[in-house]
Amino acid sequence: MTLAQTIKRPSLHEELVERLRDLIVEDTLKPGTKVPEKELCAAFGVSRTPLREALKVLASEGLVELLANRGAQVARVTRQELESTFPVIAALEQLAAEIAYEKLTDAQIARIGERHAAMMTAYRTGDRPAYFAANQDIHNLLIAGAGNPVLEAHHRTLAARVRRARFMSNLSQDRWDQAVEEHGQMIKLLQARDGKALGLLMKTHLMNKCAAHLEALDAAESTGRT
Amino acid sequence: MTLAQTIKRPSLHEELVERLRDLIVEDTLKPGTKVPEKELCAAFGVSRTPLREALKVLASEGLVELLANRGAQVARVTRQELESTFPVIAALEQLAAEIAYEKLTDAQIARIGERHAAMMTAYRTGDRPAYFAANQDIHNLLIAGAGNPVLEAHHRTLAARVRRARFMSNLSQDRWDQAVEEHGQMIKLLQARDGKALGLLMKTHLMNKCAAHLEALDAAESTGRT
DNA sequence: CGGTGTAATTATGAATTCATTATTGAGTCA
DNA sequence: TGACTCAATAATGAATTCATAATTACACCG
Repeated sequence: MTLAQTIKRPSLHEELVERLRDLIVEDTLKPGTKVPEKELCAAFGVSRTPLREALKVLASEGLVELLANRGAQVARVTRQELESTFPVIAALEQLAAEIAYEKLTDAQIARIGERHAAMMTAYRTGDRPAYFAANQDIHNLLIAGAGNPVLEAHHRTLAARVRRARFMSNLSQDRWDQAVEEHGQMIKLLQARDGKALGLLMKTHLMNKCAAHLEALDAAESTGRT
Repeated sequence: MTLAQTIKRPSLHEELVERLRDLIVEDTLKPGTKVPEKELCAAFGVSRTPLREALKVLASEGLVELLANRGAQVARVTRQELESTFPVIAALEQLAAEIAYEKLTDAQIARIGERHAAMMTAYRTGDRPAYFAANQDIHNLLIAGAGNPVLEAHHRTLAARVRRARFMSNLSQDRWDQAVEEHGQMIKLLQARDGKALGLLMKTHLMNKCAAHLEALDAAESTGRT
């Protein structure tokens, strides 16, 4: 079974789901804007059928909204959405911690430590993109460590929805410091393999991250940005 | 804002997603069987385009599998899938309990009590379909009580995937008794509004349900059923 | 001018068509 | 008889076409 993997040539629509998801998560397609079917078809060199199939899937993931007879638009990042999504992500990461802590190999923990070190470097040099990337890697490695594909899939979907928020909310220094502090704890608990405590930490860490985003969102709104 | 709701006329593909999901969850379309596009098109009186769009969405939900150039087949209910899915559902229901316990109105708790009574009646008379229906209502009411649309959506998707298992696994009397006992506790904790304990109970209840399904699955397999 | 109503244009939702890939089945040969 | 080849058939994936709903442009009226 490990020998012969089924060859996977992704279908057009799967490919498009990936590409479009990236465009949305990376903020190239801006929240609230309409998705121009025709242009995207031209850009990707495909017909409307697979593109529209991809939009249906993205809609089911909550990344786009389908308006009757008016096509698709990129879903906005609303306060309400963040408030609904973060608790669910928190619950999933708590679960992941509780499953993963005893399954992780030393090598996997070391790998997480590596990304943590990279994150700390980015923190000290103020390199936010690098910080976010390393941060995301750490969370994903923990999730992957649980070895639960369903958990992983749902986490990925939810994470994609909120990841876009980082383009709207400019994290305050205090919140950043707090997050880094929590990540330090995380590494300690991971090395101590204290799954219960790690789970609780993940949960509060995520909820703090949520609060930080909401604060930043409020700040952005009060200064006139929509 | 409460006055003018946007009129919602579901598009063909949305309608089809619902209908097909029901057919799969209600075991009309059997796990492992191929989905005959042509016949379904004829049955629903639609063309292949919206039907195929619906299949893409169902695939992203994990209810069908898309085989390259060989269409879609209804996803099988595997041991591995149950083992992966139940912990996630358990985590979501735990979260729901922790959120809902203080938000639920007395009327909502009464409504849950009603369904609990109906479930107990079905239990005593041995009416399994009625039992399952009431049981499902109770869990859904709790989830709805949390008032978190993201939680609700993900729970619905996951619940659909495992609900099909009840057609394969014939619950043992012991397990049934145990589930009923836990549901009794549930009502007590709900009325006491003890969110923390209720959350933990939901989690263990779901994990027990998982164990019961796995047992039944093993029993079914050992007697020759695939 | 500003607002309303209507025609022209455009974009969407769905059906249909086309090309390609699987599947079936008859026929051949060992 | 049974395995294999290859043509015939059917089904899929994607492009195209068609009907309809929404948007825009513009004339008309106040």
